[in-house]
Amino acid sequence: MKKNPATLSDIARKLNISISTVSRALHDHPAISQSTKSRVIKLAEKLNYQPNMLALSLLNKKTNTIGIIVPEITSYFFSSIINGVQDLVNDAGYRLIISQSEESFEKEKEILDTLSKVRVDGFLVSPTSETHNAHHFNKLIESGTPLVIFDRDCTGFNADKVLVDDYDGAFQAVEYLIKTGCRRIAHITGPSKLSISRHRLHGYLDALKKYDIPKVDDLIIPVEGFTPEFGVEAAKAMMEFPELPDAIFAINDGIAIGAMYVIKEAGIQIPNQVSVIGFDDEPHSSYFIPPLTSVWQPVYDMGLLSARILLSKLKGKKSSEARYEMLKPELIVRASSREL
Amino acid sequence: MKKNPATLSDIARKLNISISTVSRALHDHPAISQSTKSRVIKLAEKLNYQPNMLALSLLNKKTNTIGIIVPEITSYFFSSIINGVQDLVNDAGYRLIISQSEESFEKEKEILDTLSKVRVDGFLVSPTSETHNAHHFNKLIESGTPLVIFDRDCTGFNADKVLVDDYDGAFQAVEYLIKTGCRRIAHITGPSKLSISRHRLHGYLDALKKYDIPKVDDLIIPVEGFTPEFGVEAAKAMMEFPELPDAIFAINDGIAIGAMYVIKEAGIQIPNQVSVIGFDDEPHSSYFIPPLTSVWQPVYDMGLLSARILLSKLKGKKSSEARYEMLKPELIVRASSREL
DNA sequence: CTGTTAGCGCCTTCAC
DNA sequence: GTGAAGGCGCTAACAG
Repeated sequence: MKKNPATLSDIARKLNISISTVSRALHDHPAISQSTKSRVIKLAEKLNYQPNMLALSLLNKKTNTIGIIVPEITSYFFSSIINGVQDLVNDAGYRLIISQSEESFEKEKEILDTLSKVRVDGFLVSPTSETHNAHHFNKLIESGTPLVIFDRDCTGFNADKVLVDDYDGAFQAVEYLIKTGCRRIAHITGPSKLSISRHRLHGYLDALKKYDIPKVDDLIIPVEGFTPEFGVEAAKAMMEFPELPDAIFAINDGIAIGAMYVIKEAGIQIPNQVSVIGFDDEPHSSYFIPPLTSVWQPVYDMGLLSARILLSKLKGKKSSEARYEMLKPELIVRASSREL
Repeated sequence: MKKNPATLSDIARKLNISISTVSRALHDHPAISQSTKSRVIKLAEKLNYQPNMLALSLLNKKTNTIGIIVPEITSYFFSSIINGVQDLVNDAGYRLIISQSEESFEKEKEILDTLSKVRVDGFLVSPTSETHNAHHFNKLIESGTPLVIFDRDCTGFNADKVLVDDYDGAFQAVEYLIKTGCRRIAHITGPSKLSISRHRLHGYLDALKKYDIPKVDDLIIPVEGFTPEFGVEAAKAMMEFPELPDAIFAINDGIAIGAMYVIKEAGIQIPNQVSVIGFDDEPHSSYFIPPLTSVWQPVYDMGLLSARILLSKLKGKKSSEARYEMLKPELIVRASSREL
């Protein structure tokens, strides 16, 4: 049942002409007679001829494919970035191969490996939380395959990067809380190995410092994931505190939502008794009651920009300086925090 | 800067041996002396040799790649299916190319086209809402490329399919509402061209019929999307009704959440005055207040099963009967609906 | 206007 | 043990 796809030589044989003539006819080469052209085209259609990209790629040393590696695709955050990339890259005639590293360094290396075996032209990667050296990235770059890092920084690795200013986002959020009268501000942090967690924590601390609010260690609650369950866990711990915080700045919306749930169930008023702010501004977040204040990130644009940089490398721009782009997040104030 | 990747002939030349010897050495062929083997392997590593999959695929007429086409990846629903597929397929040594049709028939055809040009070995597709004929699918199958349809049916097209019993899910939901005393049950439907919308509507209607509850046309509110905004819109319309419904069965969680928001803002009690049930059981849904009752679907398993069927086709199972698998959803009762 | 040749990187007979 | 030749499907010189 597995008929082999039609090839140029199939067409050539049936028409008693040479393969090159067929090739030229299909490419509308000027030096081919109309009659042969139409005969070829007709037969090609009948046979459902599809040019074999494998052969072409082999010949041209170019697959027109780029690989993107993200920790996971189920989150709104990464899937939106992918959308940005996808849109730009498709318009430029490239295909996208999406892979998930699942926060595993080994898996990341493995993916890089297999994708370079299939000769993708370039890479877009958001490193895992376990990625602390860049040998694998460097090997790729040295071999001439461009690679751009996005969202998560991989410090000590000099390459094109498109990041979001997590420090600034966190600072904005916490400053807002302070300005609206909060003083006992808790922070639920994400996995400590992640650059974004560190930067957001840093922003939180600096905002406190700016307003001379002493840092209270107990108010910094580490969790190791991003789902609402972790927010629930953190909030429950918080409920045991002798004195409740008057605000919570969570590492992301998932956590914030879990925390809000516990707080509201306990009969505590948001934002009167405690304000809550998240990060990511997921689509659902504005439909909670109260709607969640959150730090919005330019996800789609981050995808767009990363792709644009990669494509420009692909289009020849050899050894231009590594680009380092820092996108600005924006605080979206809703009713889970007090008014100014 | 673009060094060409090392090839077998690079190694052969530097070692003054033939290409075939190199190839055999790398494959640990028994008829190659240990000394050449180790020399070859060492040089290969030094040169960072990576077998060129393009050449291999061209030779073997097999890419070990499968293509999956979904309407979009930003939803939890589709991205979870993809995870199921990914896990199975990777273990079997296949790569996955993920593409989004964006509910466009044209785009779907286009993707099918380019992916078949790159010679993917098989397809997994969830058709767009615009897909009403299966010429493009059939052409592929006739040419010997296996394809399995999942989640959304494409009626009149006989092929392997893995679906969820949407009718049954809706029926369960509505029957539950009736058993808990609701009589004026509204249904917010999705895009009418989608099989899932029709099946869920059908389940809704049949449940009413079973309990002799007359169908009220006004209570069936059509919307053309799946995001909370559409739920808001529908609920606002509902608020204008002379008599409010005592329950809402929404086509999915997104819509349900938008509707809940409007209802609660209007000071109406959930579930005392109106019960709400969604569909999909998204991760966030249990953190709303009240937590949303929803119809859970075996998303991951759907991915797993679809992939399993495709792989079995790939492994030779020629013309076995088309498989038609109907997975069962399950009602997850939470506090947005009354107790039995 | 059309055909021939060579080669992209690799594997597999078939020789020696 | 190892080498040479052929071919996967296609294009780009180079001939006519």
